[in-house]
Amino acid sequence: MTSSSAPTFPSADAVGEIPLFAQIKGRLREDILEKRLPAGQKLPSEAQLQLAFGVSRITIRQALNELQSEGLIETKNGKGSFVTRPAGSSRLGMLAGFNELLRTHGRAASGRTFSTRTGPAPARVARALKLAPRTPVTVVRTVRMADGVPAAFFQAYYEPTLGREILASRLADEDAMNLLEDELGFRLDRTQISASAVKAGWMRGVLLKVPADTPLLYMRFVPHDLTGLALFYSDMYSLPDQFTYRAVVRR
Amino acid sequence: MTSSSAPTFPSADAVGEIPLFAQIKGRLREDILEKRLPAGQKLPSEAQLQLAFGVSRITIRQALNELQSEGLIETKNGKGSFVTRPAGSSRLGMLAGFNELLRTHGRAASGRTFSTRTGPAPARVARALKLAPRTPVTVVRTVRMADGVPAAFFQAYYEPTLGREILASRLADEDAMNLLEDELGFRLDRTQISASAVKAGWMRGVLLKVPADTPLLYMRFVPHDLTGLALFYSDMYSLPDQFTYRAVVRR
DNA sequence: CAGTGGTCTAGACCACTCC
DNA sequence: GAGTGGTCTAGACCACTGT
Repeated sequence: MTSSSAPTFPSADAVGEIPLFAQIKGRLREDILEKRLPAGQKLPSEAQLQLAFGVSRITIRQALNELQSEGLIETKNGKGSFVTRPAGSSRLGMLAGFNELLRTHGRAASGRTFSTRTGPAPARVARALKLAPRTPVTVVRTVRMADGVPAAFFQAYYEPTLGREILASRLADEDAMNLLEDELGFRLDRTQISASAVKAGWMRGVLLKVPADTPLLYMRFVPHDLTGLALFYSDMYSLPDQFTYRAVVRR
Repeated sequence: MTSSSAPTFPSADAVGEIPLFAQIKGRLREDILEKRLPAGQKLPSEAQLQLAFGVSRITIRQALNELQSEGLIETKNGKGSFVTRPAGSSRLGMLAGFNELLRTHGRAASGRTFSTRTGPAPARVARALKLAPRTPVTVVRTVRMADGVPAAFFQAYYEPTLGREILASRLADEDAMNLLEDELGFRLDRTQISASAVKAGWMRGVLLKVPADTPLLYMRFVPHDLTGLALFYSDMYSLPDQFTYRAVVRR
């Protein structure tokens, strides 16, 4: 390097320990997650970023590489780097919503939300969403149908503000996860799932129009943001002859 | 380059299309998957690889980086790069086996294999394992217990040679997935799952010692290798009060 | 053509690990 | 100390995309 003293001085100070590429990555990452760089937006070219940050191209590329492998950006030879568009419905098989799955099987999906209220979060919900106990949450109960026949009963817990936004969208006919991505701009990353089986019982039997001893697939979904934020908590009770859950679990 | 014994000099070579780092990555990858480089083995240092392949360090590092992000190797500062050990039981929560899950909940897991036979693969099994219809497969039926109480019934389909190896191990008391990784050296990558619910019915009711109308969680598991090979096909019927499936689904 | 990312080189200094 | 990977620089040529 030129002189023994200063190979580094992008903003001169405050840096200390963190590698340059990690700082750059962090800044771009923030810009994307805070939507200062909206989805589809072209990033500055590598040459421009070099100048802006005062580092070499390799350093820029290392930052961009990691953002790419995190799925935040995609780069196209000869064109540039772009903020990833929230996949829409192309993520099928990995993390598919209920309606989405039904529709890909050629069945008409619809839904009816029949109860909405806000109250203190049950302990298990607060724990999963990392909320303080008894934080208010909005509970939304929905029956979803396939070809007009009841197929599943959902009970979802949202942080109240988020709940209002979700309800203002077309929740009845869309998957909450799709709404969060497409309408509200969240970036889904991973979903905790758990699966079990229960008898329908009286209440769910009435809702789904089946005998009380019908076996139901019970699943719990807790989708998380790229930032690690838990977005909501959802209980699902579905009729096994109407719906089968499929996914791919990676190590 | 295939025929050449020594690392051929890169310039003016026959390859032309494939980037150097990809070739190097491919060779190392093969060496690992074919177990010429066994698990835990230290790779040559970056300096040695530079000499061996006649390329710059950055090129070596790009190859190693990608292998690392594929989970084939791990690198430790000051020590070197090492072929990843097939995680043993540290992958919990992502792709956990049945016994593994029970034991982490402090419960004694055991099993009893009560039927083994070889015959033509059912259509759905052949399809999932990408075998020709009616290819012979070995069917192994096992009841698994938690603290001595029946908890689940498994019906697994293996390619016959693999089935023999599995049965020769301690299948009764271990998860098939763990045996495949730890004893047989496969590298698990992802598992297709599907989940539904069924009534126990007469046969499964007897096996699990529950009434015929008990709801059971039905799951299908098809684990895949890093090479994309489907390793086996497993049906699971579990008692919901004994076992809950948990996993994380990434997009 | 100019602009972009993709690949590659030949150096350099540092932090870490082991002896 | 010697050996290792982690980070970084300042160039270079190529393939691709647009005009």
